[in-house]
Amino acid sequence: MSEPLRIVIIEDEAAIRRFLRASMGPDEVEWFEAESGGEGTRLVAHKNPHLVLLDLGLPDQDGLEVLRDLREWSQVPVIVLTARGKERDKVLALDAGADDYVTKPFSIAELLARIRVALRHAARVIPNTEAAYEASGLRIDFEARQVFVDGEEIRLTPIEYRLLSELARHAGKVLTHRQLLRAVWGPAYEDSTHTLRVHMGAIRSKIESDAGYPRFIRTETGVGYRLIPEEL
Amino acid sequence: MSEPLRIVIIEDEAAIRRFLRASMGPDEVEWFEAESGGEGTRLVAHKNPHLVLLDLGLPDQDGLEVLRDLREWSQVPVIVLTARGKERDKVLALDAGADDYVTKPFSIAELLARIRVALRHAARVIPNTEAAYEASGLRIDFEARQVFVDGEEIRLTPIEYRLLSELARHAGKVLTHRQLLRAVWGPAYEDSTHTLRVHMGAIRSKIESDAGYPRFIRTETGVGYRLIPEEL
DNA sequence: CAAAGGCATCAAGGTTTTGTCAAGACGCTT
DNA sequence: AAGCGTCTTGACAAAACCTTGATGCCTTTG
Repeated sequence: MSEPLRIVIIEDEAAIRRFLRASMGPDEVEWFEAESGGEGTRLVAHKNPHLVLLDLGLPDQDGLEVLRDLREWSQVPVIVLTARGKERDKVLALDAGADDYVTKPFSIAELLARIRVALRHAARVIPNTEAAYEASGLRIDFEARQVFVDGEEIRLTPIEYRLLSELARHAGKVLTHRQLLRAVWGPAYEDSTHTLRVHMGAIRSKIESDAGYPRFIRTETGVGYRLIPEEL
Repeated sequence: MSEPLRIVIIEDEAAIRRFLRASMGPDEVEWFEAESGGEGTRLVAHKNPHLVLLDLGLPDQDGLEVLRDLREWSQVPVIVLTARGKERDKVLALDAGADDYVTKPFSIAELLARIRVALRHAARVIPNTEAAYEASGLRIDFEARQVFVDGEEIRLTPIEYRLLSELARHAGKVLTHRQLLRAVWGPAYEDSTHTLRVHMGAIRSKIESDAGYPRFIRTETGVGYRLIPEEL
């Protein structure tokens, strides 16, 4: 894996954040820290991390709610990390979609082992963590965040890039409007199909030469969009 | 899920086996019990369970070895269940391929929640719905929402696709007009048989080459339609 | 043999979905 | 404050889609 591991930690105590950060070298892991639930959700949406560490006791929002919010649109592995050791809390968190539950004070070696387990699972779920996508003249370098058509670089806005990436990560499959909106804008924007269309149009005007016969993005009327995987 | 859950428990203390057995009704779960590592491995191979509960302190073999043996050939979720609470043991077990680690004495509710998590993971790895239908030149890829005849892609409108899918999911069986209308349009449209016919015609014009001799969709006069399952 | 019912096909019309353009809002930088 | 790039929103045009009616074929029935 050449790509560095991205971990979002949602935890209000700076001491614990520092502790974790120190436990894993910054060479291997890229950390993103949030002190509140709202900020955390935004970070996850924006950074597309491999793992989330979530404290249950947050200032603005209960950790459980953050978890449920996340699970509306993201499959990212979440390890709950908390002082609440009661059975009821554990069961609630696990059933809300947490992948593991570690009680403070925890041993760092155990936490690391559990992180490895979570990543192992995720690797099975999302086998498509390629560093780049390429098909019939379209090339997307996910690491460099660059897009090329027939070798020429195309400049995309943030939303355009994420939309195209989302399509590329599921190349060949139809993604519904709803799925795309959830993935790029978040679950609150599920119904903004008009905005989606406009952005789709913008991407097309940049990467397609003949609007009548699309090379890359095909619209599936009444359903969504699909990236055409290979030349016919 | 119609199939009952199969769980193998590898544990030498009969009391704990009985406790677990009692905690989950025998209606939902089919239990297979082993008192030694060797027996346990054999049971897993033979019963193909959905989950394994593994005690580390076994008479014949260390539980860790059992786990490593298992992981040579099986991806089945394994939850380690043991009195050894030391950090080192946890890390070793998790890195050896365990999916979770629960220390005795454990709360039954927490164990059940962790079992649900493990099964959730497994379910994502092996989705139980068929991903595709294929018979005599007709191929429907439900995941990608694509239809092929003799390798060539056929483009269908939303209604056409749903109609054909409905037939494919009951391949070989006659679906009445009423059933098809209910499934595709909803119960309020049960009597729009004329519309149904027109759409059937549209599908046929796309996938059948000889209208006189249908390869795929057969009309059952007075009843409905049927997808021909295999070449005769 | 004629009539009736079930079915397939074609074309027209209306509806829904999609694409495009442009105006305005917002944030960031200069 | 002005300029730039970006995102959202609205209006309109274009395309795709669905329904409906007309017509003719075939089979069954009287």
